[in-house]
Amino acid sequence: MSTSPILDSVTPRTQPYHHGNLRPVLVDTAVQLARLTGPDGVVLREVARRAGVSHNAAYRHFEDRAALLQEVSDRAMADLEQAMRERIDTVAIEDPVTRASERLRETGRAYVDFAIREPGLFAVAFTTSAGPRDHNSATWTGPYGVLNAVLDELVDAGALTPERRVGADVACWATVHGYAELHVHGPLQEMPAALRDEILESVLDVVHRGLMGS
Amino acid sequence: MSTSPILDSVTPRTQPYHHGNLRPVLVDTAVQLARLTGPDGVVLREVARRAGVSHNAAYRHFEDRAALLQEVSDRAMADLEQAMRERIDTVAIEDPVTRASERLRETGRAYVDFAIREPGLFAVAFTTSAGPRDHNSATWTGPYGVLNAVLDELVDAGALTPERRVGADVACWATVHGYAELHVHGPLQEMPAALRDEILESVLDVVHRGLMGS
DNA sequence: TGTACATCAGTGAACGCGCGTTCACTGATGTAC
DNA sequence: TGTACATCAGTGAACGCGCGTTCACTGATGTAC
Repeated sequence: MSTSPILDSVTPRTQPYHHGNLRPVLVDTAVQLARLTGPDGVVLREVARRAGVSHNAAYRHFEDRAALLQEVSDRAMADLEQAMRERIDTVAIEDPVTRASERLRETGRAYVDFAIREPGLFAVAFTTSAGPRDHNSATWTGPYGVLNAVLDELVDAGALTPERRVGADVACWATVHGYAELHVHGPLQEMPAALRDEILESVLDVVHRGLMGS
Repeated sequence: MSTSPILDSVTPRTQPYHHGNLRPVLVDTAVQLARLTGPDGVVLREVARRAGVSHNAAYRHFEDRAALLQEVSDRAMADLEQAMRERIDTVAIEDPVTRASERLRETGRAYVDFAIREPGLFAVAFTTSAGPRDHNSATWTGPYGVLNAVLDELVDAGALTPERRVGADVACWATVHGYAELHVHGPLQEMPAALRDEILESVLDVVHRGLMGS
């Protein structure tokens, strides 16, 4: 924004030389690109192009492409976690057992819905992830932490025995992750949404009985 | 193989001009490459290089790269199916219910083991797959067909009710597929093999109770 | 308040790489007569 | 049995593309005095 257009050169610069806010803009741009294309589409030159900046400006803010992609992955994970938290917070049931059970189901629904709504982000989240950092479930963060917290609620409510609690997190995670993968990138892509949601419910039934049934 | 080396030019041709068997050799080479690198590594020029042939010779046998990759994918699916069939054939139990239950477990173990043993082929199998062609379970082929057949055995044995049979295929498939993905490409890559196998058993327990339990 | 100077955050040009695909061509093979 | 010729299955060269990264440079900003 020049204050004296008359003194400008032939092609006036519409943007100041220093962007001033480039780093977060690059991350946002990369996230938008990831939504459209998945991990392979997060290409430094395209991100710079869309941010209206020269193709190597990103190197002032990120070590390399992998570093930028890692930030996108972190954001995707955070988005997934937030989607899950919002959904389990909608459960308004008093009875502790039914409440915890329904919150577990919402966890699964939110996971699958996110994958289908944001396939690009879902893919990025799992291409560069480092996995749970330690083995103490109390400190787990992210989607996996949410799942573990809900499973702990089921134990506290007396619906899930401590013995069954072991491995329950992986069982739940694997089921919804596989269901999402088969529909997002896999052979069930063609399945109509209504049928997909219906079968998801029966799959969640299987998990519920498997964890809490006899 | 020249019969008259003396008359050969300076650099004698060790291979005849016509390969005579190039197509299957290209597929084999591409499969080997896929084992090492996954789908992205199946690169026409590299396949040709390894087959000892000029980089565009493949166009006499395949429409384009996608066509070659599709053949690799078909092979990978066939390998997975064979691995599953071999494993379920090892079950030597008389009692129909126990037998069918154990055959279902072997199906899952074989699926996960294959993914971990052949991560490249596993990935290729699911990047270019078209999915089940129709909705008649009797005609399904491939890994999905094997799974459905075993589930039908459970129904025939009276262990699985027809109502529970609906959606059971997707529930089983999603669980083992997700378990495999989390370990092969996902955040559980670091888990030791022994623990991975142990938790798989508890995950299979959950599925078993979920399908057959009360 | 003014000024020299270090530092920061941009720039355009270039390097090196590898890919899929197409082109005109050629050596080898099979077939009709 | 021999020969002309069509066809098949290879070849090397080239096109066009896009990428990540590095280089030397420059405009803008902040700071010490």
